[in-house]
Amino acid sequence: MNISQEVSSAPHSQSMPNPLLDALNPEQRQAVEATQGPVLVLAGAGTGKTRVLTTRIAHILTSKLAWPGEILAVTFTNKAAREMAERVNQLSGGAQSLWMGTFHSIGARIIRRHAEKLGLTSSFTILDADDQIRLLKTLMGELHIDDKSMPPKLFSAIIQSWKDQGLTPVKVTSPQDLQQAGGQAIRVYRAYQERLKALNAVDFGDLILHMLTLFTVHQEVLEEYAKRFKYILVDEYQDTNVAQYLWLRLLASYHKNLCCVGDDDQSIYSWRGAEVGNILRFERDFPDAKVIRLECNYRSTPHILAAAGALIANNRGRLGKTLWTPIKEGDRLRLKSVWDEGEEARFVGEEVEDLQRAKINLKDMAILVRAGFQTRAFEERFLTMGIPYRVIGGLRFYERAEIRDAVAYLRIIASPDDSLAFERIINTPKRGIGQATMQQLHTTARSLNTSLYNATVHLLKSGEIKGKLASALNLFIGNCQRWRKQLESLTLSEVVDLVLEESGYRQMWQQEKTPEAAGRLENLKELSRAIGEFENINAFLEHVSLVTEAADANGNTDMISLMTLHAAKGLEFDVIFLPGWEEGLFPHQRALDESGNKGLEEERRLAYVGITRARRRLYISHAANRRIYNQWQSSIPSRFISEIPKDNIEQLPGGLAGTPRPSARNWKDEVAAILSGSHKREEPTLSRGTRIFHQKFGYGRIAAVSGDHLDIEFEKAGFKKVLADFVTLA
DNA sequence: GTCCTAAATTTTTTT
DNA sequence: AATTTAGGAC
Repeated sequence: MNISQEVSSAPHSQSMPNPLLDALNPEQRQAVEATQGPVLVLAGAGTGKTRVLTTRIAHILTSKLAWPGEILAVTFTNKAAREMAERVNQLSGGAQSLWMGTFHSIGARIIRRHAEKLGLTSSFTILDADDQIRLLKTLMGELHIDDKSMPPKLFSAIIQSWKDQGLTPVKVTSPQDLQQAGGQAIRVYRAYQERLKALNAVDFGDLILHMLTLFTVHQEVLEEYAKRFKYILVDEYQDTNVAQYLWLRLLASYHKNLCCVGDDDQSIYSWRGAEVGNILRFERDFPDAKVIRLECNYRSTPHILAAAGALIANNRGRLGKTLWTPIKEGDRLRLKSVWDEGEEARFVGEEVEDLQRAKINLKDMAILVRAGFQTRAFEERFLTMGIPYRVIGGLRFYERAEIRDAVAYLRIIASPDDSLAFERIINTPKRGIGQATMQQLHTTARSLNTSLYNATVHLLKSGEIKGKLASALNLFIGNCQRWRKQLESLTLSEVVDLVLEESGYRQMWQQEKTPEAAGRLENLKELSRAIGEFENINAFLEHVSLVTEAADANGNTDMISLMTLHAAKGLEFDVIFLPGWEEGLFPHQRALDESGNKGLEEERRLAYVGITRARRRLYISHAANRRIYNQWQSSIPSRFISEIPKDNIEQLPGGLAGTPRPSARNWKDEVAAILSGSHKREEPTLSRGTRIFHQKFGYGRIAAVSGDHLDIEFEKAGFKKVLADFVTLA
């Protein structure tokens, strides 16, 4: 069916006023009405992509092209999914029965339905990063791999990237891959996947990978879903990885009504396996695909848009878009040069107060940083000034130790065979179960091919565990059984309170007299409150593993937001502050070191995302000195600043006007040294960027300084850590 | 097995 | 600086 047929069969869409479609510009409307066949919408920042997606869904529903249950809408964050559901509901209602969510939550849903086909049961658990590392560590021990030279994190990263590419262990065949980590990676991967199955667990990557396996091995399952989903919509398409792409292609193979919305200039997740190439591939894999460009930006002022456009023009290999805006006027960008991060925070704080006096709400302002640690200076400043703020994505509620412990108790109650949960809390609080006992439990569990819980029961019955140890374990097992029974008669909140009390967990923190113990007890209280909102324990556990953001507990919504640039994608604010535009931090040194020009271009896209978040006003600042690992380092302004045309930017007075003083390094340390009377003339020349010579490694440049330790990028030998004593100036 | 101290490590971005 | 890990004493 093409558009003209559809229009004639649905006369409302053109001849009569249609409030749904009339609010759109011609390109947006085209994207909404092209319901049949593959469509790629290249939507620049602020061009109304969410609006297109939601209107498209509403349009499909109101034209009765499909029932809600026949539409699949995939997003990248739960937040985006929630927002979309809300807006679809406003437009047409019935959004609750849509298949709408992140790739991962939809994966969990589908895999639970067909768990037995994958060798799992429907109550499988989803591992988080912590569980994953612990499991890998155990496996590495069993495989006799030294975790000093090859940390578990390395294997975690390699396995993750294989999963992102849709590679199960048998599909890892390329010579480079087989040689990863000296050939150990594939061994670990095989063992890891086997153990996951034995534990009835999956990790994040598996949520996609298992779906692929399910669809390719079980044709009838694929058929069921491919036929069901008449319309598939994908948000942030530029950030899909190969596995997700393959999955989408399978799902769309029957109806072929796949609509992907993305912006190659906003691809910022290549480190997570995202392939910008998926956009280019789209036109190749779907030769009849309609490509629609949205280039009219309704969000930002001309100066902001011009700055963003000029910056991103430095990237090669773009599909190319030119954004324009009907907005006529607006301020130029404001550039502030400051001495250090403290001054940067003071400056932002003062501007925020000025803006408040100008009647701009805090909730319309945001500070976007490159790396999480940068928020600290602002938090401290805002606390002293009394400016309410919220850190988005910072320390996550469900990642705190006390919450993870409490959740582990719930996991053991919900499914006793969850050995990872068992291991986490069997000795928390202390019950006298140490390494030796754990070893015994593990051995028994494996020889009986069962879980740690069952192994414990077995050893208690057979009398192989006696005395103090036996009574402690007996008490624990008995408690678990009782708690499980109480799930039937008590509410979830009551069970949580009971478990925390009777296990002695709460008491453990009460006895601890550190200042943070009180906060932890608060968090536990919050947990028992939050769990009350769930139907059953499994629904709650799913929420814990897939939903990363904590709900806004208090009613105060007028707060300034602090977050990383990555977390800001898809959001917009009247006023944006972009601090820390310094070489080494932004673009981040590690991105440059590890991915060279590709890394630089991704950093530039990140800058582009940051700039285009702003509706009306944008501040960029850079500090001449920054403390990293508690070491003062001097830095020069980011190259990205010079890529913004002078006409669009205004240098604010004060600070250093962009010329850092070379001698700035360690000035605070020196002052401290003078005051303490132990000042020695320091070697002033060993700072970042200095060219040096080393007896063994040859010539190189200093990448970072931490005390006597230097990180040096050698011309021949690559990156090495060496002591300052061993290098001389080149 | 547990507790204490020393040493290593951290901070790029996350579903 | 702050937090996690390793090693050793008890």
